[in-house]
Amino acid sequence: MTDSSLLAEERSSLSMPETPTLAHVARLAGVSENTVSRVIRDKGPIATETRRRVNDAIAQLGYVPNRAAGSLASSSSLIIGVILPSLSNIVFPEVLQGINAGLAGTPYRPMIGVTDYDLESEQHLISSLLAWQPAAIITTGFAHTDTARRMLEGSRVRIAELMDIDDRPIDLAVGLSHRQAGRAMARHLVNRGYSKIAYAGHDWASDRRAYARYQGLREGLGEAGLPLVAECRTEQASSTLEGRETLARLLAENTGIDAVAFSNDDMAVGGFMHCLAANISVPEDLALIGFNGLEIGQVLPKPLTTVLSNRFAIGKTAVEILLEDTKRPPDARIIDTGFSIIEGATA
Amino acid sequence: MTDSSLLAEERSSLSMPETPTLAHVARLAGVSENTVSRVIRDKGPIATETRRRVNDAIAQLGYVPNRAAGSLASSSSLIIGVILPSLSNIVFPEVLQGINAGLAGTPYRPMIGVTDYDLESEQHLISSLLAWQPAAIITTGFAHTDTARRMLEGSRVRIAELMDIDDRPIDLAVGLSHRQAGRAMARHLVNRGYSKIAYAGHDWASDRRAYARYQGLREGLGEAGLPLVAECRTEQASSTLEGRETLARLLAENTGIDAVAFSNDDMAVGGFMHCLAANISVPEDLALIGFNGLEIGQVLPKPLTTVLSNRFAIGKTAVEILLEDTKRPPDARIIDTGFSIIEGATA
DNA sequence: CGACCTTATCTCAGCGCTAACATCTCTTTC
DNA sequence: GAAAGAGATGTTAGCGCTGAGATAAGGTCG
Repeated sequence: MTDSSLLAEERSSLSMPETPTLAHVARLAGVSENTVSRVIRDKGPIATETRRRVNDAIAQLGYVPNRAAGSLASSSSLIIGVILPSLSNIVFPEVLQGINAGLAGTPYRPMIGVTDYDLESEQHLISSLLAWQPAAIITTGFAHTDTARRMLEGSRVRIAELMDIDDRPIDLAVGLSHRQAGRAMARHLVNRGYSKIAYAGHDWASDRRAYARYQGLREGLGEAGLPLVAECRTEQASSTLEGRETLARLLAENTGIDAVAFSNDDMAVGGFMHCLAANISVPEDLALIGFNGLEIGQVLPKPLTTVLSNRFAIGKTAVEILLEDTKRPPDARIIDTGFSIIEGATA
Repeated sequence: MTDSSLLAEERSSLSMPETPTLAHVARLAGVSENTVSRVIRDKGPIATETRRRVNDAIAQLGYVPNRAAGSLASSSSLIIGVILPSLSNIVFPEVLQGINAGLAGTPYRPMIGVTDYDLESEQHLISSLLAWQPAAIITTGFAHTDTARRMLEGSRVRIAELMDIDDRPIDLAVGLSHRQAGRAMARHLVNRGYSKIAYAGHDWASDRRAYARYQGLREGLGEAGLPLVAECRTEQASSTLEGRETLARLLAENTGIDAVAFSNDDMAVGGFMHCLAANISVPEDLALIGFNGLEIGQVLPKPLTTVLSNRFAIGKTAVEILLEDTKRPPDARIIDTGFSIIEGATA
């Protein structure tokens, strides 16, 4: 331990508790820096005894690798870029939870960005995330600006496009068919004997998946020979408040409706609240169906009939597949996490 | 443009579309790398003409700085480490939204970690985030393991401890006094003439702030000469489902209660659902008060009486203050974002 | 027993930036 | 008009790690 080298000297000088580097660990363990690096990353053959000494040295010094240096040297980082359209809708935090769960126990960390459903904003985020040379970028849907698409395709980074599977992904898509989900909603209502079916929705311009479900709904009704008798949409983002008001508006403007399909559970829960306040019996006077299967819907006095989208699984599965292989495979892959009708008491 | 240097040569070889570096930009703009770096970071005096040339070159090449290299060279990164206890409770995504809003327009990006209310887990996250030499670490509350506290204090990184202000922060605390919020809840109920007040709560072991509110509630009642007539807690994390069940249990085990203070809005909304299902008139038979001021509470047929915590502002304010100065100031600062009673119709 | 693996380690040259300092104009000031 | 300063840029030496190749020591085999 009487190593008179500069490093050791500096380290031992109490005045400057320098943060330990690979070099310190290597010196203490009596091996080369590269060997330490290989022990840490578990690469190549290491003698058991060497591994022990290195690990001891790491523990003794409390060494923590400098990720910036590692990223620079390997030109790839342990970052997973995550781009979400929103955080106000609980759905995306749940996807993020899944991503986080998939990342647990790995050295990868999510770096996040929120687009507010804006493609330009997504493009900027992609560019700024690529500056970190992440291992992967996880984003939402298939709609990107041309530039964004070029950046994603051009990078060697793995790409996951979440939530939707109704188009061709760049690398990996994990989600469900919103069109099919919409059709399933229609079939459910039809099977339950409803025939005067209306739609209450939110902003399509930003939420393309909501629009896909709407299309599916119409298709499903069409197949049963039924029309969509009425529809009402808010230009706002979905929320319980908007759901409540949108249903109120729908019912004020139309009569004879026996069921309403909502663009999602937030809207549907809001609708349910309107029914409570307006003394409308659900489902006797009016049936309601939502989409997502949020907890709040299942705690209503009558559990909401809805479609379970597996948000957590979408995030987790995506990460698991992305981490399987750091290299982008020759052809894109699509994972259908499916959906299922939750038979509540509202439709 | 007949530059025969290696860099230009490589770049022009169509076979290998190398990603541009500072060197490429410098060459194209006819200045030194350092000048480009200074233009990008807006450091030191730059001639207008030089700036123009550099920016043109950047645009032409589509140059994006390599953050890893920058971090390594400056031994500090444009990362803000964000450690949240949970993502299932909408409260924390809202804080994250605030953080994100505060970061908008800056080159900083949040890197997140979720502790599940576990301090060991927080410690690991702190260590793994510090490996990125972030500009700041944002975490929750004042409870940390000794090791975690030492790591935070020892780093030169700025630290924000969010949500609570009832203790001494390491560097910056942004939040509200949960004890005072609890007392305010008590005062509100007392002022409205309720005297048989009970408590329905969730897991304290993990959620210390819920416990602080409980203590405040008891203090507040004590000051009015009133007891807490009953209480019931679930060992689970808060949720609408647990709220519903916990209130059911509380009422099954006790009679004569005229008001219930809940540990938060999730629980309170669940409680409201129980009342709806069990035909209990709110607030005539039973008054309810929550905490947080979530949207869902305000969409109930009767808007929930609750305490507004300014989650978004907490996140945003914290970021703004942290970015004001990259160096930790000599003494810690506490920002009270306050709270306010939302006078709903349930208490 | 020399050729040839296999295993375990080391050497060394960067990765793409930034900090610190050096340099070279011009002004300004007395 | 020499000294001093301000403005604008260049030069140089790393930051702490990893990748590729070199090296060395032992085992296998015809």
